[in-house]
Amino acid sequence: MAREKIQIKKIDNATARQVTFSKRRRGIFKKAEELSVLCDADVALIIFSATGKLFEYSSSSMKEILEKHRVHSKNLERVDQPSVELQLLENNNYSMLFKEAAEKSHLLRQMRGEEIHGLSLEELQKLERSLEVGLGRVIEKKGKLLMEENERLRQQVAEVSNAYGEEGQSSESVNNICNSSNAPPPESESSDTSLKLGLPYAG
Amino acid sequence: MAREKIQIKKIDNATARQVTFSKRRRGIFKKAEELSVLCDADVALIIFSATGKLFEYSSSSMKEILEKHRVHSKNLERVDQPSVELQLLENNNYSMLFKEAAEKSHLLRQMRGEEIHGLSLEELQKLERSLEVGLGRVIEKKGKLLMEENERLRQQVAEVSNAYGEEGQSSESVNNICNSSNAPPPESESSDTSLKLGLPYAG
DNA sequence: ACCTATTCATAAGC
DNA sequence: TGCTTATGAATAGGT
Repeated sequence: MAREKIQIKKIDNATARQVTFSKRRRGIFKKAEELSVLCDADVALIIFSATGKLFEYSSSSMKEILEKHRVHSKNLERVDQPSVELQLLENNNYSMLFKEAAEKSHLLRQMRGEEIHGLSLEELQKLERSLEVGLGRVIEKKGKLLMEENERLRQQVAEVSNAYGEEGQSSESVNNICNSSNAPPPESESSDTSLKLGLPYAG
Repeated sequence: MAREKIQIKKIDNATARQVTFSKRRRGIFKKAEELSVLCDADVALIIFSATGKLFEYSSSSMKEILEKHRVHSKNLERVDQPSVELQLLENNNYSMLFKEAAEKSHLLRQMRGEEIHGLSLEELQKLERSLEVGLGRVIEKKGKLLMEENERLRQQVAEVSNAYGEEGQSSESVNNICNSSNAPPPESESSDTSLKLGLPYAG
């Protein structure tokens, strides 16, 4: 627009391009500002240079304008990839999360045998197998825990015995007793605890 | 910029303001386009008129530019004010719902025996009992279902038998047979199905 | 960064 | 809205 008319195509000379970028950038920012003031408009202008540097102008809060833009464009075209945060917060995800929570509640109740009315035989079979597996693992874990506790107690007994001398009883005999018989631990509350130690529930 | 110089302040006359908005809007869009082409820049321009109407220009994909902008600006300043909607969702319902879903997932995995590492003996005991109860109910339900199915099958056999005449066999004998023996239904898949009919799992 | 000839954008009017 | 046109603004190329 001066001295010579130029073609609107990428400027070859990198230096000239950079100069023009600076000049025109200031120009368009000024235009943006003027438009917003003169016409009471909300304007956001985002410019990335070829080198990736960011320049931005916004007549008010950039964030607000972009949010307003997001809401607007959502009505027109489906928002494709609304950024991680926004994705989480979008209506879709909210209702999906709601459904997910409801579904999990349902599954939990089913595993407690509470909402199994409409289930088919096959579904019941699956549920049963799932419960058996879970129960087996829990029993196995409990068994391990009790065994460890048992081991700890045995060592304690041995230490105590040693501390008080080897008069009436050796630490070896304590070990023997514990290995050959069921020795319910002190904190056992349920009466049937010792009956299912470590067996992965064979049905 | 023509005929007369104007002050950069909001144009009072609404009509004149609208006219200027249209003209300058086209002007700045053209400038944006030229800048992007001449200098190989990525430009996004978002304009909301005073009446709330949206006009936008982007040299490439608006979505991509805004995403790039989001990434850039997040590095500089903390995302401050997550907009009214987002705030509502975040603070109250959304995070609570999220926690709820997470908790239920955890419980579900525990019932599958998958996340029972940190559990105490007492907690394991409760879990085990819960699983036993659930398993018992499921087995009971399965038993009922099979009984009903069997009943239906028996009636079907009786009907078929009646349809083909009472030559060699009476419908009564069919009933007797089914009541006295285990008759696995056709769709039974698991081999141990009939072993646990209706017993609420006595451990 | 400044200069300035030139092109461009646009205010006002229709 | 679109067209016209006088005028102020923006800017290409040079320094």
